[in-house]
Amino acid sequence: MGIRKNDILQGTLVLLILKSLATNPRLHGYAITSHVQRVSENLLRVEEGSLYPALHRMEQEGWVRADWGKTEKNRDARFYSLTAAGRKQLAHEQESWARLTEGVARVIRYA
Amino acid sequence: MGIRKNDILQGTLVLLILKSLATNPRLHGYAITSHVQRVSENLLRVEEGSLYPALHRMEQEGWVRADWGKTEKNRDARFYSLTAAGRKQLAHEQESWARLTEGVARVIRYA
DNA sequence: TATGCATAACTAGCTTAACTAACGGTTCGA
DNA sequence: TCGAACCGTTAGTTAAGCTAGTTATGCATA
Repeated sequence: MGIRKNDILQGTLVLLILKSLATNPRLHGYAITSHVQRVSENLLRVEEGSLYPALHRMEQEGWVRADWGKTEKNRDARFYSLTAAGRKQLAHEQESWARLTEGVARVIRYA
Repeated sequence: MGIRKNDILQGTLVLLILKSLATNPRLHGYAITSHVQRVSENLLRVEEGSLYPALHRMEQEGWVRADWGKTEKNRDARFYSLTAAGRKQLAHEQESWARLTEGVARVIRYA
């Protein structure tokens, strides 16, 4: 119930992925996980069982594009990049996120 | 997908209710709705179909206590108040919320 | 040579919160 | 007396994220 520790709130995951790809074009899934974890300084952790389904959904939606390639460790990996639609979506999600957090902040601040 | 407009993110609702009851002891459901909407300055809107089930769950969890009474408009209404467990839960949820938003903020800020 | 670890991707099945879209009843003012 | 605001309830749906696996390969090292 409520906010569970180590739970990424519904909706947040997509935002994090889009933003990661806006910052680093062409990341593979595994790299997205570590990027989010590193940049958030361990506050956030993306589970693989959440990540890959999300990436597939986002590809369906046309927000990301995928192609196979080699990592610098010489492994096969699917690299994702943002599409124009993805960039637009990122803007929307960022705005929604700002509105939500501002709303919650007001309720919390209100003495 | 992602953050839908007018969706209260999963987990946020409980936090909002707990906080509303911490600020205003003894609110009825309808009043919680209007309180959140007013205090958030219309950024947030709590749907009744979400609110009442949430209140029932929270009562089951022992976070709130309910009793029937009369409103100042002379209507029957179920008044909710925080329990000790509810206050403790509020502290947890507020901390989780802070951790999540800080994590997301770092990912977003990261250039 | 084998053995193990880190890397990389994927999925079935479950849980659960929040929503939609109703419905029922009451009080009060126009 | 009629409608609007007030107050509560619920069945059924959706969908996102999690758990707990599986598969596979490159590389280091014992």
